[in-house]
Amino acid sequence: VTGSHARIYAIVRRVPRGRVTTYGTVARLAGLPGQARLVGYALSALDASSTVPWHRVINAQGRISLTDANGSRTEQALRLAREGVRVSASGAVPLATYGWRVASPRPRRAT
DNA sequence: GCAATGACGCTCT
DNA sequence: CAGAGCGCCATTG
Repeated sequence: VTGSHARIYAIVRRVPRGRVTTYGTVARLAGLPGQARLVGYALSALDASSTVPWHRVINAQGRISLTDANGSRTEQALRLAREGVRVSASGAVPLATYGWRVASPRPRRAT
C-alpha cells in the first residue's frame, strides 16, 4: 500500500508558493492522521526530478526537520527564502505567518 | 522473517 | 517554557 505516497505528494503539490505546511497537516489531508512520519518518509523517497515542493513541508514546531548531514536542510531554507519565506537562522519559520491556509474539506490550521 | 531506524506529533514531567 | 518518552507505519539491513 505504498500508494499513500502519491496522496502525500498530491497534498504537498497543493501548497501555494511562499507558504509552508507541516507533516502532520499533510498527513491529515492525505488521509493519514497521525502518520506524519510516513509523510516525512515519503518525502525522503522523493527524487531530485520530482516536481513536489517538499521544501514547503516542515515539522509542527515550525522548524526544518532536516539536517545538513542527512538531507539538505540548507537547500530547503534557501528555497523557502527564494519564495519569500523568511527562515530564521535556526531554520525556524513563523507558521502563524507563512502557515498554509488550507482551502480543503478538512482545514485545521489557525482560523 | 526479525530487528532497528526514520524529513514527526502529542502528552507527560 | 523546556526536555524526555511513547506511538504510528513503512523501508532497509
